[in-house]
Amino acid sequence: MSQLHTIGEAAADSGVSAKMIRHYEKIGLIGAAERTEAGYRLYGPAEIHTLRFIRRARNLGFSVDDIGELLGLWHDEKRASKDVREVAAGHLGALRAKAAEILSMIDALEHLIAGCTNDNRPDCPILKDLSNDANPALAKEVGHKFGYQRVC
Amino acid sequence: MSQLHTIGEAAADSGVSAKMIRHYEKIGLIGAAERTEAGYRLYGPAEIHTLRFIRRARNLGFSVDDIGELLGLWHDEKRASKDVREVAAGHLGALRAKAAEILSMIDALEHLIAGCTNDNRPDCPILKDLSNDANPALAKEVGHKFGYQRVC
DNA sequence: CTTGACCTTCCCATGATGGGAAGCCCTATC
DNA sequence: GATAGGGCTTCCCATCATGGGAAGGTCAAG
Repeated sequence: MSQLHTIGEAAADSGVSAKMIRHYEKIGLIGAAERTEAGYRLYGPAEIHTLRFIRRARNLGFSVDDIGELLGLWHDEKRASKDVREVAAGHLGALRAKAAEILSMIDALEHLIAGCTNDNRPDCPILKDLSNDANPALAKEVGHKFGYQRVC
Repeated sequence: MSQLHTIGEAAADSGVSAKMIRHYEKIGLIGAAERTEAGYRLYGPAEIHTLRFIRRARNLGFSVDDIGELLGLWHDEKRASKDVREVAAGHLGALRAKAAEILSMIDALEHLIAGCTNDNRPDCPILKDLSNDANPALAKEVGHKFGYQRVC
């Protein structure tokens, strides 16, 4: 009848689990939901819209803190688009840093694996690299010099 | 005199924090250290070598579980190099998946930011995208169709 | 009226790491 | 010898987003 939904329906409609909806309420990301007399939470279209917003932002990797800011800007008619851009750009920078870190791990690991004989012999350049005191595999504090042993 | 070091020295020598050395001992990644009569942990060259091994593997992004396996293979003279390769390859696959995920977030976010006027007007395509029910920003469950609005 | 599916709250776990408190130990200095 | 400091010990808590599960209340269909 009414457009009010229980938490399970809101979860299915928004893609945010019921568990997380309650969690977002507890940490104050979203306001406390209306309740039935029995204490069941109720969600209207606006709340579900907000939940979808949150899910999309999470899909883009925004932290809950960032999303709180984005929600504030979303509801602020006088917001400046550059304020939103700033949040997004900050997150983009973090994503790029993370990607660079992972890509350099991938690069290092590919080199190590390429040197592996992949057979039953015990000789293994991967372990050699990891145990070699002279060779700081991807050591962050040394910078990336990439002096990989190609033992086998 | 002896080549035994306290946990602080071992930490400085290995690049693993004292906190984490104790943690690794507690979870069984490394054996319990010798102790002085006063209860201070003592580390010899072999232990510090192991700690360096652990740090290098962590720098490559291996999980502590993976490192436990690698340590076992490292100490196993009869290991097959393909066993090591398998652990490394599994981790490499996980890294590649993570990288792909982050890169697709970066891609999506770059598109959104590129559409932003970056001024004081309230119109903002980033928020529009996040709030648009018809546009599942980077929605994992829909696959990546990338139908970004270029509103401003 | 029972059954099963839903809801509630509360606690615990993840993984790797750090912060901090309370208290013991050791060494150097006065 | 007493004291100051820095390092060591253990223990608990926090992060961050998420889920599992228990114990118990609610509701609709049979």
